[in-house]
Amino acid sequence: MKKKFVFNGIKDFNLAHIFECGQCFRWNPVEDENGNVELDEFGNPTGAYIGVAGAYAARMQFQDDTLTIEATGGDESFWWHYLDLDTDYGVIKRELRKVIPSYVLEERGDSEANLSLLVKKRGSETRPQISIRILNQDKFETIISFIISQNNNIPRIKKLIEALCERYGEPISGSEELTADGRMLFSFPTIESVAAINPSELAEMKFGYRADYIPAAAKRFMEEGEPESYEDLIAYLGIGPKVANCIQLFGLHKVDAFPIDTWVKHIMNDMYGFKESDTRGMAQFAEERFGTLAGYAQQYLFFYYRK
DNA sequence: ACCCAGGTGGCTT
DNA sequence: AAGCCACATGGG
Repeated sequence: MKKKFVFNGIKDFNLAHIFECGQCFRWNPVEDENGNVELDEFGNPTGAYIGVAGAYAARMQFQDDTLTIEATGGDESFWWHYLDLDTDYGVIKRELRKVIPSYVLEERGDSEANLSLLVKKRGSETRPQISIRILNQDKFETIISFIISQNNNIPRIKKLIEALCERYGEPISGSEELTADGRMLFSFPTIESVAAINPSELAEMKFGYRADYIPAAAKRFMEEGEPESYEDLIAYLGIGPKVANCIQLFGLHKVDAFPIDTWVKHIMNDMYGFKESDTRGMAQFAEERFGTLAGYAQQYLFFYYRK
């Protein structure tokens, strides 16, 4: 039942960076018996992560350029693609270093988190590079997840998504062997099962005013077929410019998409002096300055500023 | 009590 | 096109 994959010689890879840059909501560091997680000097979990991608659960560990995956399913190419291991992020970072300050691409500690970018003077010390990767996630899961994300915070988004999966998804057989406490993990519910949900159930589950949007989005996805373009996405109730860009970047792997959320507004104000209401100006700036790499740039900036 | 979180829809200028 | 504001919920 349980499969094991080992990938050697993996560069530009860090589980904490990948799973905690806001692109996904179902991966968490594995806790010890006391519920603690070991952190490195920069405040990032150093050990294994456990979570779900599509219908498969997995536990991953990365050490000395070797990635080890224990999974309930999928094959080598599934996980390779999910983690975007075909892409050379060294090249991307080399290009981005020309257009964003180099310290954004470097590790830093939590104690530095809330300093203004304008007053920050990093000096010439060298630090490990941030090693984000843009995952190749399921489109439907990404749509529903980012509809839930609106005007919400990441811990609560994660809770709501887990509740949705536990109630409407399927238990993943073998996942109980991966969790520390024998707990089952659940697949993300299918399009059909989300379409069949009564919004009042979601309201009872504290989804708030998003409750109506979720089954409606699944129905639309079924009836109209998979959305491809920005215009397709923004036509959904509950999907505006920001969520549409997140879905393009994280669910369709359109890596020039540049989602502008509250954090990016803070960054663009702090770093480049944009008014926080001037999302149009920010988008144009990102397109001109970051071009085809705008999505990567956004992720590095988001990770840098939010940490 | 108030403000914020990976915002959007709808209504008014 | 741009500017308001309500929208559920929970944490600080």
